[in-house]
Amino acid sequence: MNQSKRYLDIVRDLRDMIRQDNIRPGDRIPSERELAETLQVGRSTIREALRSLELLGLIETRRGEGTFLADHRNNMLVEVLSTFILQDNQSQKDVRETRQMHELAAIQAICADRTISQMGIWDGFRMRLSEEENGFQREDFVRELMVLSGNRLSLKIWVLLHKYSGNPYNGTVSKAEKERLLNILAAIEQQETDKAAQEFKTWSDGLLKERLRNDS
Amino acid sequence: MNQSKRYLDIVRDLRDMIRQDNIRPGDRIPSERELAETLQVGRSTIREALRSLELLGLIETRRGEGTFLADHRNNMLVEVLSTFILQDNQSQKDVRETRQMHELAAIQAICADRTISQMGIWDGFRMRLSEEENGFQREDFVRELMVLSGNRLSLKIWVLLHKYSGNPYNGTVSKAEKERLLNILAAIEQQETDKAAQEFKTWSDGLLKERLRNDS
DNA sequence: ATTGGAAAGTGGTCTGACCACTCATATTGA
DNA sequence: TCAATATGAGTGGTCAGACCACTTTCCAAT
Repeated sequence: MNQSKRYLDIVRDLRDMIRQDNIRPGDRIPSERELAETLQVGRSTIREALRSLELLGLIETRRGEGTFLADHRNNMLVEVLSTFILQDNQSQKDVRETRQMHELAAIQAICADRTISQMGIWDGFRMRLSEEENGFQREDFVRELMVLSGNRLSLKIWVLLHKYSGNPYNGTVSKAEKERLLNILAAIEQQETDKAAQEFKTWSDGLLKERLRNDS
Repeated sequence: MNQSKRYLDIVRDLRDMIRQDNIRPGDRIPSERELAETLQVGRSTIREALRSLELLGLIETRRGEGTFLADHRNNMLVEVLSTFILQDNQSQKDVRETRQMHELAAIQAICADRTISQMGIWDGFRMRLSEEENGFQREDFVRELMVLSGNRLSLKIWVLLHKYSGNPYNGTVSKAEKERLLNILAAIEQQETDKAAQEFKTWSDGLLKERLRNDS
């Protein structure tokens, strides 16, 4: 009963096709007319799917050349979300504050739970922070903390807020940042709640300031 | 020379139109044919812009009815709640903890804001706490704090969580309780953040214990 | 061998035509 | 009179075909 939303099927087909043919970022994908032919749909439907993926920053189109898998993380999404959905500044501020509220509460919950500190997961955490070949994603760091807090509702709310707050943790941690994150982990491990929360907040706020500077 | 990507202009036009006409989440936006007419572009171009925004979750289309601005705040909350109102104990615990997290964060936000303390609203607060003929509702006390925090998103989340956490603040404040609440207010007024949060938590946890005792 | 331009291929856009669905209204039947 | 039904207008969903603007390729004239 695939009633409406054929273009969503196309999005799915494209994803599968990209996976199956091992199309890598920067590579060209079949032309619109070709896709319409093989998928047995109209070209306009193909285009609706492609336009959606383009606004998401997943593909890149060049007139006269073709359509390509995006190689850079395009932050068009960020711009659209921040200027469209969250219409006024107060809403954006509310989302940011509420998200951070959940993050700080997670840290406090982790610190308050003795059993977590004993489980030796911090060593693994540190190891991945150091060894990750492609660089450690900031987002992964925070999400892991949210998971460790054990509050699944808070985690779900966080995921949604994070999605709507313009990728505040986009990017990988630099060398200097790594030191700060290790400090935060150490504070958590030692159950120094206030210090951990304070340092996390400083780090998080710093990222925000940087992002706001870049946007303006 | 933005020759290509007309649909991106449409996205921008739509944003401006929504702002200018003050279209609120859940409201209907003009039909595709109407937009094509007023913006002087083909309907397919309009559709490419709309499909993009739909994949982003910004709008919602219903065949035969029209296109609507997505109520993103409610949607995400509804999603969270619907997947979460499974009645196991862990969920209940998560709801309680998350709700209290928002309450404590509100108190901290109020304490951090000097302008609130100066506005003399605390006297009015105290007065109503003393004079209310039918007794002061606990729920009103907490809600007022949430409102004063100024974070509307947090307030919305709190209202829903409160509804789903078994009316923890049901009932009116007793004489003894009134003293405790006055203490909390005083601490907030003096911007003694930690003390205010601590006393509030004690009061809130006490109510919960009492309720759990009554239920079993 | 170099260069100029045509040809082919691609994305960008518009038009007009259906279809499927919703809703308000008019019509019909009891 | 009132309820059930039929209708028509309006809307999103999809398709086919036609151009346009642009890039790349390749072949022919120099």
